[in-house]
Amino acid sequence: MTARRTFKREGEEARRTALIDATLDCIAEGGPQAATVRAIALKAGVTPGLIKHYFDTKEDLVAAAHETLMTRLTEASAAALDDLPADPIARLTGFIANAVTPPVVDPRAMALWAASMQLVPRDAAMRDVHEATYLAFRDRLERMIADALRAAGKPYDKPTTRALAIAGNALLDGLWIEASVLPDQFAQGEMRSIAIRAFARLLDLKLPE
Amino acid sequence: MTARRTFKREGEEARRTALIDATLDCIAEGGPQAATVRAIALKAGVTPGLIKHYFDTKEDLVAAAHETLMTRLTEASAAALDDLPADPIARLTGFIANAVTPPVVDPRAMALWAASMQLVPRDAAMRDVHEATYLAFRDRLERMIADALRAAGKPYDKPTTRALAIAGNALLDGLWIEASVLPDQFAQGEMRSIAIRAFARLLDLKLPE
DNA sequence: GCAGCAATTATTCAAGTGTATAATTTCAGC
DNA sequence: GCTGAAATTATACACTTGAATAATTGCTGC
Repeated sequence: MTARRTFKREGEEARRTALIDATLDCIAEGGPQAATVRAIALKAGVTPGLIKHYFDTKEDLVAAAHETLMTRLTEASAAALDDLPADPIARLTGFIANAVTPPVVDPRAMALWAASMQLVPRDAAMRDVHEATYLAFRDRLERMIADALRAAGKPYDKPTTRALAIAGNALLDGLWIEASVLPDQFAQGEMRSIAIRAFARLLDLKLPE
Repeated sequence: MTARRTFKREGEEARRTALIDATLDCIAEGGPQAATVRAIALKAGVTPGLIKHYFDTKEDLVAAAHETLMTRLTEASAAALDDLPADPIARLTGFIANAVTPPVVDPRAMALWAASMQLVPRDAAMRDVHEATYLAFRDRLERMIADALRAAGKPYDKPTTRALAIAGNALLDGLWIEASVLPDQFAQGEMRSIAIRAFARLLDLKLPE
C-alpha cells in the first residue's frame, strides 16, 4: 500500500561523490542557504537520511564539498598543462590564454569560488586549503616565468621572479573573475589578447598572440 | 509585571541604516545564513518585527545591504583620491599603494565582497550594481593611467589605455584579494612594492617607491 | 497635559531546518 | 534459495526560520 521507494546499492565512494556533487550544484544555483539536506538528497537521487550515513553532519559534507571543489580547480589547471607545448615561451602563453578563456572562465565556477572565499577569513581549515592551492598555482606560474625568461636570455633572480609570479597570479585571478562575471563587457578573444599583452609588458618579453 | 521593553523612536533613516549595518555585520561574521531576522534585529538593538516595518521582506533588506556595501566601497576609494597629490605620476602611485594596503585591504570587506560576487551570476540586479561599480572604478583608473602616460611624454592611444586599465584593475583586484585573505604570506610593505613595480613594468613608466 | 498617530514591541503561526531513530530492502556469501 | 549484515528509506522531533497580526508605547501638535 505505502509502496516504499525502490533503490540500488551504490558503492560508498560513488555515493559520497554524488552527495558532494549535489552539494556543489545546490550552492552554485542558490548559494549556501539553498544547500539544505533535502535539496542535496533530492539532487543526488537519494533520501536525506543517507547523508547522515555517510557524513556525520551536514557541516562535514559542506566542508568536503569545498575541499573537493578546490582540488578539482587545481587539477583542471594541471591537466591543461599536459596539452601545452614544450617550448617555455609558447607554454607560458598557452597557460595564460587558458586561464582567461572558457571553460576555465565560467560563471558557475566563479560563484562556487566566491562561496569558498567567503569562508576563508573565518574558517581555519578553509584557509589552509586556500593557502595550499594558491601557493601550488603560484609556484607553477613562477617556474614557467623563470623558464621563459631563461629561454629568452633575460636576466632573472629569485626575488624578482617571486614578485612577478605574485603579480601575474593576481592579474590572472582578476581577469578570470571579470570575464566570468561580466562576459558581455569583453569582445571575443579580447581577454586573451589583454592578458598576453599585459604579461609581455610585465616580463618584458615578446609573447606570440 | 511583564515589563515591556522600553524604546526610543529614531528617525526612519537612522533605523534603516542601522538595520543595513547589522545585516552586513552578520554576513561578515557568519555568512548569509547567519543573517537571520532575529540576529539582525539583535545586533541593531531592535525587535525582529521592526524589520517588517521598514522592509517589506528580508530579501529586500539583504538587497539594500549589498547595494549599500558596493556604494560604500566605491565612495571609500573616491574619498581617498582627494588626499592624493596632483602630480599624475605620484597620484597614480598613491592610488595603487592605497588599493593593496590596509585599511582597503581588510578580511571583513573581502568576505562581504565575496558574498556579493556569489550573487552576481544569478541575480540581475546585483549584476547591474557590480557592472556599474566595476566600470566606475576602471574608468577612473584609465583616466589616471592616461594622465600619467601623458605627463611622462609617452605615446598612448585609446584602445591601449583601455587594455591597460582592464589589466591594471584585475591586478589590483587580485592583489587585494590575496593580501586580505593571506596576510601572513607577504612581508610588511611587500604588497605595495610588488604592485608599484608591476604597474611600472605594465605602463613602462618609472614610478617612485 | 492630552489626543491621536505612527513607531515599536510582543505574540503567534506555518513552513522548513538538521538530526536521530526505527523500519525496510538490497545483496553478498554460503 | 536463505540468512544476515549493511545500505537505504521512512518517520518523528525539536528547533529555527520569515512573516503576519495584535498590543503597547513614545512623541508631536495642540
